[in-house]
Amino acid sequence: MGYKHNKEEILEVGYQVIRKNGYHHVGINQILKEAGIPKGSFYNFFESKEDFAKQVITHYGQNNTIWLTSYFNESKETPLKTLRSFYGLLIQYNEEDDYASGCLINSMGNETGRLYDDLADASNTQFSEWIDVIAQVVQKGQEIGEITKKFTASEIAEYLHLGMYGTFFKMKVTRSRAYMDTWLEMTINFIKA
Amino acid sequence: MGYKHNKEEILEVGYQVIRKNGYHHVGINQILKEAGIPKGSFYNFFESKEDFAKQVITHYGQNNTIWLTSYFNESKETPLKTLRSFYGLLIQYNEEDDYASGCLINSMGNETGRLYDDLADASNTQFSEWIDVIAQVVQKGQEIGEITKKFTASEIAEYLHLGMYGTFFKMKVTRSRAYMDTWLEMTINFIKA
DNA sequence: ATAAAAATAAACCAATCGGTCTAATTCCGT
DNA sequence: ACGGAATTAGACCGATTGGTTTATTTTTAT
Repeated sequence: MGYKHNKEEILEVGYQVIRKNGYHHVGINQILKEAGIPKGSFYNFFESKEDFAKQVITHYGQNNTIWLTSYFNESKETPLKTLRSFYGLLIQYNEEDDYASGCLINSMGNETGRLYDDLADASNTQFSEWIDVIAQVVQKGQEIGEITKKFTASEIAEYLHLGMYGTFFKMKVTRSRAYMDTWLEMTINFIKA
Repeated sequence: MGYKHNKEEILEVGYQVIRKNGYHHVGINQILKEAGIPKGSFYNFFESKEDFAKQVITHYGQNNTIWLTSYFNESKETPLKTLRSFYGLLIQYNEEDDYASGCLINSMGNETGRLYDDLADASNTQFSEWIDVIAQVVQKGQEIGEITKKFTASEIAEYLHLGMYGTFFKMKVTRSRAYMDTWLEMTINFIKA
């Protein structure tokens, strides 16, 4: 049967709440309330708020790595078109979310990166795993001559993903996807062979 | 003679403290302490913490618009080289700052953009003014055939600046400028005619 | 000189912060 | 069935949060 609560569901609630409100703006009590768990359970699972945040980052990162991998595996388009569709889909998800959050890793990294080394390291680790997955698609595109070879696959993968992170600022302060679409068009144009 | 304190010095302290620690992580008391002013003076000048933050954003934005303008006016290089030097200088400033903060507008926009509309609007207003200044340099580069005409000057200016914002995430979680230099090289390469 | 206005100063407020503690309950291995 | 361990439950803690209040001082306008 197991006990009433488990770490995964608390991590999922934490992810949803923190991504919309940020780390420092969210209190433990808010997470307890939304997850429907008492404080004792929380501190039974997690050492501290910071430890909790670290596990939220890792949980989200790993889930996303799995999703990314399967998305790219299932794509029947060419590598460059796959990348365009992929980032187009991310933009669409952000629109459906009313531009509320962007990416947890990016938001947490920017808000807490220089304040808590362990959160920075956790964010960087997860981010790097995503880049590795994306870089594999880029490399295939380079091999078939669809993507420029002026830069390495890894550099281009990071260029793509960090470029999108940059657009999240504009997205949030304008509550619009307008520039994100422009960014995608420009970036695909720049990296094509 | 005037009174003992003035808004400008409080705004400057607020800028320094918030850029390093974020908005929600900083309390009024911390700002009072660092600025050496009593609480009564703070609430005499500012309606609330949110109102204070809005004025910090505007203060920083306007100071930066002035600095940007004079930097570009005084540059004796060609437009594209001026842009490269400019972003190279920004990277250097971040290194000298031990990668502590990136850009206040970007950090605040990402942390609070979807929580407080007035802060989002203030950030967007200041950002747009910077883009206008940068776009003038881009346009000159386009006119002399140094920068691509595939996209408008304004689009390229935003592409540059938001691209740099994207690198701030990587900078903070790795405490390094390594990717920022790569990003600059790639971007200049992409936008050149 | 004087009165109104602005700024200074800090005590004070309810609410919330992250975290601790003790007790009761539930689960699991034997 | 039973004992130990894990989990649940929430009252409680000191510190801090953003903000208010009241009194005093300083500046400015008349």
